Amino acid sequence: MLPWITADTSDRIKTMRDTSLAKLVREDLLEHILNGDIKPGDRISEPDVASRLQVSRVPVREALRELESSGLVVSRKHAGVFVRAIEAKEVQDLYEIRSLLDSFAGAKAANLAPNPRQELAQALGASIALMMAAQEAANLAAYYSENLHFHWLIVQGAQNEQLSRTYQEVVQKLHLARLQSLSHVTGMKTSIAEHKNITLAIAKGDSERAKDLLATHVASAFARLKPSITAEHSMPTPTHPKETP
Amino acid sequence: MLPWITADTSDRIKTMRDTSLAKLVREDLLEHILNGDIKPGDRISEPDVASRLQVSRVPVREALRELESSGLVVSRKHAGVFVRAIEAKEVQDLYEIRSLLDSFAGAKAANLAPNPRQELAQALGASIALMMAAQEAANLAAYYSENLHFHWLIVQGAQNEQLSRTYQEVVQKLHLARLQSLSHVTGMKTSIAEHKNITLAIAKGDSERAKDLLATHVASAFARLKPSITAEHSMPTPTHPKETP
DNA sequence: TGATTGAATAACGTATACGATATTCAAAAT
DNA sequence: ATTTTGAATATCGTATACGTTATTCAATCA
Repeated sequence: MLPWITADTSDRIKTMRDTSLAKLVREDLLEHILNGDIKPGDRISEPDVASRLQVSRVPVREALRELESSGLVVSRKHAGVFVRAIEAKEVQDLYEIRSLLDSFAGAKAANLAPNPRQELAQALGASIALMMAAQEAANLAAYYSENLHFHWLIVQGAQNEQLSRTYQEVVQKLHLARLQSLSHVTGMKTSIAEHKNITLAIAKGDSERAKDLLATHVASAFARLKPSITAEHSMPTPTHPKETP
Repeated sequence: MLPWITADTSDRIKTMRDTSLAKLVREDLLEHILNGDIKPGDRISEPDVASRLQVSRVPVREALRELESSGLVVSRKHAGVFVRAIEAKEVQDLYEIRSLLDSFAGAKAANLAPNPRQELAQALGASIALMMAAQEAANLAAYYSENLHFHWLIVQGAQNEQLSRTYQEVVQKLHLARLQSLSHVTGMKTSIAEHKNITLAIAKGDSERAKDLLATHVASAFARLKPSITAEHSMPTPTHPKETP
């Protein structure tokens, strides 16, 4: 690379090369869905999105197709694309998988070489500190977000790209389920204690213990959540177009 | 439903309702990719596919987008869409996940109620019989195919739709890897014995044993495969359009 | 009054057209 | 001879246009 090319310019060119309107639209929609701006059951109108983002319908369609294959939206021919309403059974299935993936990741992370393992443990400790701060401030959103981050650190620590991708898909769907069930974050104190133990097990390289702790940690998180899931308020089937602000 | 409507007509209408050219194109391409008609590294030309299937480029593009999000193809702007060449590290990662999912599914299947559990065990036995027949006939393709089926039965037995979807994605990518490494099916005899033990454990409802057997079964399958993976013949980067017959 | 039907409307599915970029290959310069 | 350069070509990205279908709602009929 020629030395007088700034890294910034290089980045912009690279961005130009492998970005596209379809990908930008996908990111935008994904953000709105995960943000809860568009709720499960809501319709996503192609023309609306297209006019809002000032693009044609084609990139919007491609973005929606990708979200559909991720399981975040469903489309009915000539009727529209709708944000998916996750069912109770599905939440249970997803939590089972999440528990499996989390515990597997934890075991692998605990088997890392001492150096990267300690780095990970330190990052996990910092994450726990943020969770505790969020708890003190009674900031549920911040706590929830940092909780996700904690587990994401472990998954990334497993150094398995496929695992990370799979995990992300599962977590996104669970996030969707959370949005529709108005579930509260409960048991923060217990949860923080569990996180500390998990971090300790990883730091010590005790993969078996890390695995078991994570499995039960996720399982009990689901157990706490379950009551609010089963008492699901049935969503009305959407029929009429809705504004997508 | 009105009684004089034939089931056939009802099916056709339902098909008409939720199929689309994009989905048909996706199925076609998926089949050609998994069949090996289009090999890893090969280019998939939108205009070619469109003219071959007598459709416009739009449904072809949507099909390719979905395959891309499944990780079966990669696209480079203004250059083309290419069947993915799975790297060695990726194969290892995928096998780790497959082992995890297989063992989890086996444990869940072994925990089924006696009735469906025995039905599953019977289906597994039938599958083993077919594998043995394929072995006798030295029909490697049939053996490989039935082997996939055996594990798929177990995964479906776990009654977890999300698990099935995840598993399918992993297996598809591994299939792609197999196509490019020209790996032979080895150790059929050992493999069949393992399958029998797995079936037995599920039939008896011994979930722990089923889990362990499956984990090691998949791990040793990878161990047999590994040598031919590491000695990977580097694929040339495709530059010129190729015919997609 | 309630149910049914039909047209109007709006949305999606698909086709076609145009512009931008990557690739290729031959010609020219060193 | 090797490298560089430039035009030609093919492909993808995007926009627009049209046909089909689902939905809606008012008018009609029992």
